[in-house]
Amino acid sequence: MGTSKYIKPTESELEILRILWERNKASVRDVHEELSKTKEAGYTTTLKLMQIMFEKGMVGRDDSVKIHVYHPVVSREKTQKHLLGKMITNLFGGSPTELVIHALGNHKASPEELEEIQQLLNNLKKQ
Amino acid sequence: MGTSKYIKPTESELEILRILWERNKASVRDVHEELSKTKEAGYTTTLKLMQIMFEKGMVGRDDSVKIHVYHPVVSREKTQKHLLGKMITNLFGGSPTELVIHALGNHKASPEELEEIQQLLNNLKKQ
DNA sequence: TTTGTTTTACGAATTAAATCGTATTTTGCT
DNA sequence: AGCAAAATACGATTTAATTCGTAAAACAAA
Repeated sequence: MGTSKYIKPTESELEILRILWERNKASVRDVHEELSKTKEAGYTTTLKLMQIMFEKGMVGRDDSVKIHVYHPVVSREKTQKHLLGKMITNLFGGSPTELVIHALGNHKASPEELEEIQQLLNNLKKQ
Repeated sequence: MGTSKYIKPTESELEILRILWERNKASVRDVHEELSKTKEAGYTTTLKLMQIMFEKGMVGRDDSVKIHVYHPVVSREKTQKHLLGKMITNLFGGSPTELVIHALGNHKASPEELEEIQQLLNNLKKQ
């Protein structure tokens, strides 16, 4: 069996995880303020969501301190891999290449990033 | 306003759309049999899902014939673009490059595919 | 046409996500 | 200590997704 139980974050949970992955730790207020930039929602809604994520084991928290500080438990990498796989299957006919092409085509990358991808490509070609 | 109303397929709907995109048209039975390969679900469940998708305008259908034949209405490209964008934002810290790297790293691509990506990369570099 | 099979229609139940109001607790300040 | 502000807990509601049973309709074959 896998080491961590299998967890499929919902859309809202993913938005919260995004912030936690970025900051490593954050209070409900932190998260809520960040979320509010792009989304309308009450404070207690965010709170409740994070509490549920805690119950699910998706995030951890330190409540020894006054204000609870949350941190991600589910790994960004695993989540990325899982969702990417699903996306490739359902949206890109099973072809990772198609996904890559769309990603590169639709979103502009800087010269540095292009170079980074070139490096990776070179490595893959060698094998 | 956008030409098509904005539509966010659910997980299950995406699985059905995948099949319709692949085949262009299919009956409920066709879809159901394909789904059954990877998933446990009753026939009427698939039927109901497709009926709901029809009501949402996500798929169309020809019911002039005995057995209803469904076809996709929402565009694969638009859906790809939309979900890809969300994924980049929430899972890859806003960096399409990171997504590309993960996609290439985790799923092996054939030499032909690598070449295809190389072509694209060359084009992007020129600009 | 009768009978059995396949398909569609419909309604209902179940499950889960998301939102929020209100109450309680904790904290910070004077 | 006493009060106001901020944070948490909790419960309830709303909304939507999913599932499936059952009935009606369409069809195929004898």
